[in-house]
Amino acid sequence: MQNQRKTQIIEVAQKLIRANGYHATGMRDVAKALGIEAPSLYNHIESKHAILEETCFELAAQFITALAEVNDIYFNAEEKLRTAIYNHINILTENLDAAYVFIHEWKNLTEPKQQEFMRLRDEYEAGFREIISTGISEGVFKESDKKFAALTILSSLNWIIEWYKPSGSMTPKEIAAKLSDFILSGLTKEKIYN
Amino acid sequence: MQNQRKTQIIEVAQKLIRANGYHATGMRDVAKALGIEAPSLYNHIESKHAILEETCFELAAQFITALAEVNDIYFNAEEKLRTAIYNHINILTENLDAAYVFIHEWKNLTEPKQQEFMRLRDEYEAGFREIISTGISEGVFKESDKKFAALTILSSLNWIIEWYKPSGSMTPKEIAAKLSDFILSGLTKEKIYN
DNA sequence: CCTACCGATCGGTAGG
DNA sequence: CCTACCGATCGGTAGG
Repeated sequence: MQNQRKTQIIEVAQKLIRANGYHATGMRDVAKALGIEAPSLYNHIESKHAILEETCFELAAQFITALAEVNDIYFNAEEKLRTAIYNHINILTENLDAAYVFIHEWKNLTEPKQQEFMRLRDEYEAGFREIISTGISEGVFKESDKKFAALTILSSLNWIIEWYKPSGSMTPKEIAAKLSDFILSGLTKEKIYN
Repeated sequence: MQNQRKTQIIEVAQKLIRANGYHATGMRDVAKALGIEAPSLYNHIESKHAILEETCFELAAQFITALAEVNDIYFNAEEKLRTAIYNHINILTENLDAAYVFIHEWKNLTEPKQQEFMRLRDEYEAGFREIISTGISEGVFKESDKKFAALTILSSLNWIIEWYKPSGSMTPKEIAAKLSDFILSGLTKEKIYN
């Protein structure tokens, strides 16, 4: 199956892009890592740019699907947020290389695609804002700027790929629990319990 | 003074790098934005790479200096953290283009310099960990993984450059206050006050 | 999957 | 500050 080779090429490319950046990664580097010559890559992929597009949109789809499931299954805002955070971290840690491309290299998408990508990204962020809204009307979350809170949550989630190591001591589940607690209850101790 | 031209070149380069990335920004682009020819740039700067180095280290110095001042002036952990957050946001928003380079393009530094940069970055993070430690021993902050908390705080701070617009409705001071509250007290409402 | 090779563009130098 | 130009490298094609 040619398709397996294609997958292999894309995965190697993602890994190199994460290590060195999109522009700094040449097709000759990708080929070398696979033990073939650069022109041979083009029997399986259309272009370097197509790898970028596929990676960005594949991950966007995963994020959006996961969030839709959360909204289907849970009703309680805190459960929704905890599960959404867990899912997000799971997708990131299962696809570290692709996630790097998704987060940092989407700017290299060209114009019809970049607009489309930004729309999907905003749709996902809107899902988080929606959960926060639900929590506020349930009286569980503080009144706060939804957009601001959603951005702050996603930023602390996305930063994970900068320091997460599969060989490290924390599992994605533990990271999710810790980060959820941090986000949900904050750094300060309740003075009441002192 | 030649030095003014140099500053001008670096600022234009930072702006273009933020918009398009380090590798995607050519010296010809920088020259064009200044209305001169590319070779003329080299009368004022040594190389493209030197711009990257100067930008990264200049900002690192600003961050570290600001944090040292906080530790000199304040004793209380909450005040320290609030001020450190405010200073960090101030440096980011006053140097948006340079901050982008500092945060995203330091990976393009080459080897002796990259190590040195990472050391400075870690020194700065250690300062935040130290403040959190102080807060824990003061009984103001919850017992929590210091490294994890520091990373999460810095990630939500650094994400600001992705969405901050000087023309937007929030001033850096307001962002700092809001983010400090968010970090210090968390999203969930104290059920006790319900 | 390869060899041979392309047009374009890159950072940078020589020399004025 | 310019013109002229360099060696290297890029993504990708032709043809097998």
